[in-house]
Amino acid sequence: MSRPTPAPRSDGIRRANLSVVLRLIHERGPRSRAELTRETGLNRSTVAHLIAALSARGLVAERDPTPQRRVGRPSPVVAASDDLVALAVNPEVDAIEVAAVSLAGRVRERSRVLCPEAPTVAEVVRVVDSVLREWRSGPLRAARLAAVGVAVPGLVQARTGTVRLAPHLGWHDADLASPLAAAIGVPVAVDNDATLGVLAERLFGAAAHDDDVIYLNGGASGIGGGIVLRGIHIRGADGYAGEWGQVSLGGPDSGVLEDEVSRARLLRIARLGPVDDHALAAALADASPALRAEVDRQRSLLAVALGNAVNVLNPSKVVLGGFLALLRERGADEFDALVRRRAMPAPAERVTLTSAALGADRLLIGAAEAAFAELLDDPLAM
Amino acid sequence: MSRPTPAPRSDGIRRANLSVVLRLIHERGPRSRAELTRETGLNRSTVAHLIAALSARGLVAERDPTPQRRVGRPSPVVAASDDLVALAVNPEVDAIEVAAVSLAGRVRERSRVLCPEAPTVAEVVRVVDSVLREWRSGPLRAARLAAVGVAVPGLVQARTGTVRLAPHLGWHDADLASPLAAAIGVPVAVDNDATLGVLAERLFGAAAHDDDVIYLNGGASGIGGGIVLRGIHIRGADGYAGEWGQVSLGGPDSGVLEDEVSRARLLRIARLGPVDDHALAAALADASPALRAEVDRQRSLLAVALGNAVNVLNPSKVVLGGFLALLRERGADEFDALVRRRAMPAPAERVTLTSAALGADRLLIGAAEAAFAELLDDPLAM
DNA sequence: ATGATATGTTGTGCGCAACAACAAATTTGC
DNA sequence: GCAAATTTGTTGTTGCGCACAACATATCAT
Repeated sequence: MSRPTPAPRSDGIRRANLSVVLRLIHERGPRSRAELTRETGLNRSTVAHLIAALSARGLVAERDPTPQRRVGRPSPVVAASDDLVALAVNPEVDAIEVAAVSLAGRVRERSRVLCPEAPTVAEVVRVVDSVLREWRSGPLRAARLAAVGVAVPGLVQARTGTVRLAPHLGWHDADLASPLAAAIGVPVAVDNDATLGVLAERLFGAAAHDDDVIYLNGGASGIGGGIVLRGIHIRGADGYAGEWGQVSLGGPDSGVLEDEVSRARLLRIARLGPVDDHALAAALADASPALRAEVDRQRSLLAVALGNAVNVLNPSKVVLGGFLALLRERGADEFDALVRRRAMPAPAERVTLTSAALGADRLLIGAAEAAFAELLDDPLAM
Repeated sequence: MSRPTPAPRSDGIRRANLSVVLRLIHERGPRSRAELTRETGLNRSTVAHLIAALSARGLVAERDPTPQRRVGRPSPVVAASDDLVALAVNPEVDAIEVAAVSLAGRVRERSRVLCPEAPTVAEVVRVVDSVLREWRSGPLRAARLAAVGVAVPGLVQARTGTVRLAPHLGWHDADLASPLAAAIGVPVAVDNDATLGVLAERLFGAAAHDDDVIYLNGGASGIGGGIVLRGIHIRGADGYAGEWGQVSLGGPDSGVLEDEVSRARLLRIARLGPVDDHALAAALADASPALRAEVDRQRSLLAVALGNAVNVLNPSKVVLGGFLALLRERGADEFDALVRRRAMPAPAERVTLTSAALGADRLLIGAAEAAFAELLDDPLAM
C-alpha cells in the first residue's frame, strides 16, 4: 500500500538537522564543531544552535579542543553522550544476553543469564527487568535509559514488535514489544537478529558506510541475513526480508540453501560436538578429505546463491558472518572469484566480498542501534 | 561508498513541497486544490502559492471546477501540463520507437522507424533528431521539450547514461547520453528497458502505488526486471540491479533462469515462428501434451525463482510481464499457490501476484517517466 | 432569498537558517 | 615577545516559507 505523500514543514527542518548532526556524531564518532559545519554544509551559527539544543537534552557532551597544530581558534569536540544508554537484549535457546550500550557506542555493562530451557516471553521480560534494576542501583545509577532493542532469532514483524515465528525459542505469534515496554517503561524495538547484524556491520564493521550491502550470517540454526540498499535498511512489506537461508537452488524438488550449506553438516562430518566457531575454524584448517570435499561443496553452493544475489541486487559489498565467513576463508580469493564467475561481469566487477568484522558484540550493537533509531530520527522527542 | 549527509535548508522545503504537489498531480491525475490541501496536509494558502509557482512555469494548468453536487465553493481542478513533453526512445533490433509523452501522461505522438539492421548509437541520435524536427514543425509546435528518456534492452549504467552491454543491438560500453544530449539540447536519461517497465507499472499499472514490488518481464531476448522497495526504485550500486534472468536455479552446473524459462523454447515446441505474445497465448490455450508439459516445467521453475525472491525481499506485489504473464495465466490461481508454497508462510501470505496491466506503451511511459524524474524532483530547475 | 458550508485570498506572525560583524584563541613571522 | 594572520565562536539582523486568522466568494439546502 502506498503511504500518503508527506509534505515537509518548516518546523520539521530543525528536527531533521538535529537528526543529521546527532547521527554524524553517533555514527562517525566525536568531531569538532568546525568539522560538523563542513560536513553538514550548515552555517556556523546554525550548528552552534543545534549543538546547544542537543547538549541541553543531554544527548551530546562537549570536550575541550584537542591540540591540532593548526592556525586559528581551536574548535571544541562534541561527542555522543555516554550517559544515555539503550538496553540490548538477545534471547537464545540456552541463555538471555543483556547489555547496556551507550549512545557513544560503548558497551557499558553486559550480563548473560543462563536458562535451563528455551525462555518464554515472560521470562525474557522478568530477566531484563531484574538485570536493569541491579544496574540502576549500581553502575548505571547516573545513566538515563532511552529504549530497549531486542534481537530475536526468528521471523519478526518489526513494525508491531511481534515475533512471527522463532522455532528455536518455541515462540509463535508472540507479542514481545508490548509486555517489555510495559515492564520497563521505555519504547521497545524488536527485529530479526541477522537483520540487526547488518545494521551493526554497516555502521561500525565490514560494510562501514557502504550504501548497497548484502549480509549473510551462518549460525547453528541456519542462515539469515539482511539487506541495505541506497543506504536504507530493506525490511520488505512486513519486515521479513533477508531470509537467504530459504533460497532454493536445486530446482523444484531440492532443499533450500540452509539445508545444504549447514554448520551441522560440517560438524557431523568433522565428528565434532556443538563447538564454537573458533573450534570449527581449527577443524577446517586441518580437514580430512571428506570434510574438505564437503567444504568445497558448500562453498560452491554458497557461491551460486551469492552470484544470484549480486545479479539481482548489484551490491557494492557482500558481508559473510558466522561459519559462512569460515567457509570463505578457506581460500578467500578463490571463493570470491567463484562468486564473480557465477555473476554477470558488470555487477561482478563492482562487488567486494568480506567477512564480518564485528565479533560477539555485533548483535548487541545492532539491537542498541535499533533502540536508538527513534531518538536519532527525532532528537527532540527525547 | 557513502554519500555526505545532506542537511536540509529552509529554502529546500519549498522545492520539496513543489515536488510533492507536482508528483501528486502527475502520478495520481488531475485533482482540485482542495484535495491537494487534504492530501499534503499543507495550508490552503501554501498550496495556492505552490500552484501559482508551478503554473507560472507552465508545469500545470488550472481548469474550471467540475460540478460536485456538494455544498461550498467549488475548487478549481489543477492538471499536469499537456504541453510539456518528454521524448521516449526505445531502440530495438529492427526498429527505433520514438514517442512524445506529455507530463499529463498522454502519448501525444509516436513513430516507429524501421531499421534494416541493428541501429548504432549514431543512428539512434540521427533518427531521434529528425523525428523531433518533424514534430516540432507540426503537431508539437506549441509544446516544450523537457528531456529525453531511453529504454535500452541491455545492461545500463544509469548514472552515467552509458550502455554497458546490449547484445542484441551489438552495443558495448557505448556512451548514449552524451551524444544524444548534445544533439537535442536537453538532459537525457538512459536505463534498462525492464527497469523502466516496473516504473510504469508502479505508476499507472498493476502495481499502482505498491511500495514493495518485484517485476519480471519475459521477452524474446530473455528475462529482465526491476525492483521497487520502500517506494523507491532499486538500481543497485551501478544501476545493474534486476537481472532476474541470470539467476541460477539448478545448482553449480546448470543453466540460468532465462535458459530454462524461455520464450524460444515454447515457440520451438509449438513449432511456431517468431510470433507476438497474442499468437503465443493462442497456441498455449490449445496446447499439445508436449507443449503443455514444457509449460508446466517452466511454470514450476519460475515459481521457484519467485518463491526465492519473496523470501529474500518480502514484496507486497509480484508483477509478471510478457510471456511470463502468459505462463502464469495458464491457471493463475494454481500458479500463485505454487509460488506461495515455495516461499515461507509469513511473506507468502502477504504477497499478491498479478500480470502486467500496461500494454505496448509501457516502455515509452517508463522512459518518459525517467526523463521527467529530474523535473519532478526539482520543479524550479525548469 | 437566506443561511450553512466549503474554498480562495490577503495580511500577519513565527520559526529557522543565512549572513555579517565582532570577539576570542591559536599559530606564524619578524 | 609582539603583531599579523587565520580560524572559529557569538551575537544581532535579515529573509524565506509555512501557519493562521479574517474576510471574500461560490455553491447547496430550505
